[in-house]
Amino acid sequence: MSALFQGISLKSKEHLLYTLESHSFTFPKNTSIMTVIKNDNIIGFVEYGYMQIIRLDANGNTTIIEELTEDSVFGTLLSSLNNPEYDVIAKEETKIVIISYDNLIKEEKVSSPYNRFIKNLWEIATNKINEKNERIEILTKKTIRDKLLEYFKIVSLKNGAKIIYLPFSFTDLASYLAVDRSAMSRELKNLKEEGFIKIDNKRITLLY
Amino acid sequence: MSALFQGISLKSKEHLLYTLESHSFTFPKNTSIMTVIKNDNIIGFVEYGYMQIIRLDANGNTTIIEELTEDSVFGTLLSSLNNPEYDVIAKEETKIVIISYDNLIKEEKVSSPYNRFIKNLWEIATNKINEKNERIEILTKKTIRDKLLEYFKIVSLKNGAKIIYLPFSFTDLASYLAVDRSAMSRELKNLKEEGFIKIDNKRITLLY
DNA sequence: AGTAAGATGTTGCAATTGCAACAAATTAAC
DNA sequence: GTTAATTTGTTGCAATTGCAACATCTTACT
Repeated sequence: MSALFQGISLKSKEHLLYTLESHSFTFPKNTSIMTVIKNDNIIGFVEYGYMQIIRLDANGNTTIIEELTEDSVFGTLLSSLNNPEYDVIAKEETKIVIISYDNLIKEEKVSSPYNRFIKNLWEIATNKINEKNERIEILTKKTIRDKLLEYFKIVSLKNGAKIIYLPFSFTDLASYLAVDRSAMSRELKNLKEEGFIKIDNKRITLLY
Repeated sequence: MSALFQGISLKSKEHLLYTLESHSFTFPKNTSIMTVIKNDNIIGFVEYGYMQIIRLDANGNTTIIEELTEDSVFGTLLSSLNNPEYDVIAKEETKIVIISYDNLIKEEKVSSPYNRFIKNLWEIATNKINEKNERIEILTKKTIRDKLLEYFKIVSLKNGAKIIYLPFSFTDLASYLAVDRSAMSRELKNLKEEGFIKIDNKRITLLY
């Protein structure tokens, strides 16, 4: 039994999936399931089969981000599936069930303060996961330069602007990127000299 | 208003905090709040003030893991506060409210399948956060050796054994640690030659 | 205002790492 | 069972990084 349905009877499960307007899909081996989950906030689980969340980088290399087996739970918020570099591939015939997030949190279902509270907790948790995913995305870059650029990219995308205001000191940034402060300082200097960025105090302007 | 109480009236909030048997505590500047949250699964939020979650490493260096300001939500599951290296310090006078996790998920409150489902989602999300925290803990180590040792430590603690069975290939391990595979291979050889580990196929024995 | 504490900039140097390239071993596919 | 594909082991070398040490600048505290 999936962790998703712990303590829920089979009958209740079926009724729940019905009221939440879930849909199930079966995918043949080596097909992408993105067609079904794109542009939609969803929670899904694997009824049977095996899938991989992979990242396709610019060089054409694929990295396995996550493996999903029977009863695995996945979703836009849980796995950063809104990242355009990611794809989800059924590596063998796989049946999944999808629940739209909007259906899950419809107001009539979360009318009691307790429900609402738990729903809020869920959202706080998924936000945390996103933060962690972002940091992991940065930390897995090989060089200090690439870590900096990834950090700039994420913050810039979030704010929709090429100007970034550092929310903490450069010392803290080095700690966040898990690199030596002086080495980071050196690399920032290189980026400045090569014309990629401009720094005034805590305001960083991206020139690319 | 905290994200925790979005869509909940002040009156309902107070009633909720009462039924969940919440407790509030006020800490003076520069005191640790661990006395209140140790050995207990909790969810808390900051009513006013400012706290830091810090890590004290063996060398006595402190790293800021997270900053908590007014309305910030924290907790054992959200922030890995069960890690003995972590401490939470009120950097100014801070008032917090603590809810015991056990009270939150008491069976009578999650009796409906829908509630139970959302509660399950919450647990899945917090498990993910733990996984991500573990990986971040590994990725922030400076050298390949330290990354390997941290990985071994985490897996070994989880299984309560000095013998680790790699759940994937060494190629995948290098990818998980975000290091070059050949460089990792070199470091594993060093660890073997220095008598720290023994490797037979995918079984790694820790000799320390 | 004056002092202490902390943040930032800089640099030489040694250690670690990524990269490339290849052989050997293992696993998967037909 | 043979062949192809993938994984693993190895090594030289160049590039990147951490470390240490110090000067300068900024901020916080009284």
